[in-house]
Amino acid sequence: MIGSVSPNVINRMPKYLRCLRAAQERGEKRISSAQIAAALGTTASQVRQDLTVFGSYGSQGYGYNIALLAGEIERILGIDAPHEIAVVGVGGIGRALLEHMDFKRYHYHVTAAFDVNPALVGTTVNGVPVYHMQDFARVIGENPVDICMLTVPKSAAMEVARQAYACHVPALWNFSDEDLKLSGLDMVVQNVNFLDSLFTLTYYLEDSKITMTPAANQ
Amino acid sequence: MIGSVSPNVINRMPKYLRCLRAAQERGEKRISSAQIAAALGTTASQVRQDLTVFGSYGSQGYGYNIALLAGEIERILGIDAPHEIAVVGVGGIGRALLEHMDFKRYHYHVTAAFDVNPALVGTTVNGVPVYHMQDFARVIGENPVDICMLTVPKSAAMEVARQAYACHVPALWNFSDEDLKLSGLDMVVQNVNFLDSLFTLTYYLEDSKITMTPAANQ
DNA sequence: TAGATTGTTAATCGATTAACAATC
DNA sequence: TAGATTGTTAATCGATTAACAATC
Repeated sequence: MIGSVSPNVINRMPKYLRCLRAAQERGEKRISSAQIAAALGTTASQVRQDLTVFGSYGSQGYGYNIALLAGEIERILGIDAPHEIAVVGVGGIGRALLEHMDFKRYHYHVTAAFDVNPALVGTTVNGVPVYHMQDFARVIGENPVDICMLTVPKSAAMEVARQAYACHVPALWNFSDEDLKLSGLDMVVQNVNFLDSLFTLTYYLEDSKITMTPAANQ
Repeated sequence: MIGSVSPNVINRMPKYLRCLRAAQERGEKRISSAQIAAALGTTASQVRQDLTVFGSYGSQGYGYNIALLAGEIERILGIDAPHEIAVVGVGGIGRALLEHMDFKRYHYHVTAAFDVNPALVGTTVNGVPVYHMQDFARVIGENPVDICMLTVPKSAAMEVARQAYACHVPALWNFSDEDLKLSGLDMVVQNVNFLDSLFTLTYYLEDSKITMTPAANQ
């Protein structure tokens, strides 16, 4: 059953969850697959197909109980359980994410940060102590983490990934400019690449300039 | 021909480009679809299919000239031409991206930044002047931009998007926690959501714990 | 009960992979 | 020339959409 669920389905689950939490904040109690689909810009069929991969959470004639379904999706994603995170690289992006993401709300606990800059070592960022990268194995050995967030330059990414693997960190959240493949290793990786996203946006921008001529306008 | 190229193909183009630039930095001159596929973890067939959507850039028996193909992909994506960017929200993520992304290398020029915090207005970040959000229409009116980068809280995202639309900004690069749909408007949007990416990583992490039992290990 | 909406099966559509003639 | 590798067509595979019986 390894990798049995389509990545497309997995990628949509957080979007469903956000849609449900937003509806909940508006005070709503129930929602239909058609309503979810309208909010996400997809079809009711797809919403139901996606959910039935994991189980039956709705009722005919009623739809879905929002709180119940949201809880189920959190359980499916595994975000109902606590996770420990270590951050490697406390430069711009690492620091910004440390300071601005509401990790605690989703049971993520950032236990340690690492950098090679001596000026940062010994400080804390948003309550998280910054260690020197030299101490990575020791600190992680004493306090294992589930996820290592990589916010280091491209040149350092692969070496840090190797160290994380050696320390049995099972997951990498990689913000460096180089996609990490790690084929064969039993380590999961999520690559986040800002430039890729800017480039695809630019494609659609230029594409819209061409297709959105006054006559071709929809 | 609107939206005629599959988003999957578009999303892979920047990855091909990075692969080519990396090969170029290693001093290589030619590359085959099989080599690109190996680097990206896909198939040679897919690489060739993707490229032939846009044209014929290779030669039988030879493969692809790296410099030539990289140039073609940059042209396809539209990143060979200059683009102007405005940043709205100079908090953590906005500031971090402003300070750390090498926009200039790909002909992006950040002309203005905006915030509602009076303490930031009048300062510069990495050479970019910070204006008050009140002056958005005037500043953008005087110096139009192609892309508006949204690094504001969820609560402000939709309102800023509306203002950008009113000022004829054709593209939004949205880092706020709320996906923007803007269906109907002739505006292109790229949503970047860190939490979504962390959640899917968590799914695969938990999935690997289950499937990677000693016996099931590959 | 009547209306609504699910879960699920079948039909369609699109994307990936395989195969191979063309040709550098 | 012989070997390699493209561009492209055909085959396969998977994902989305449509349809509908089940039932709340």
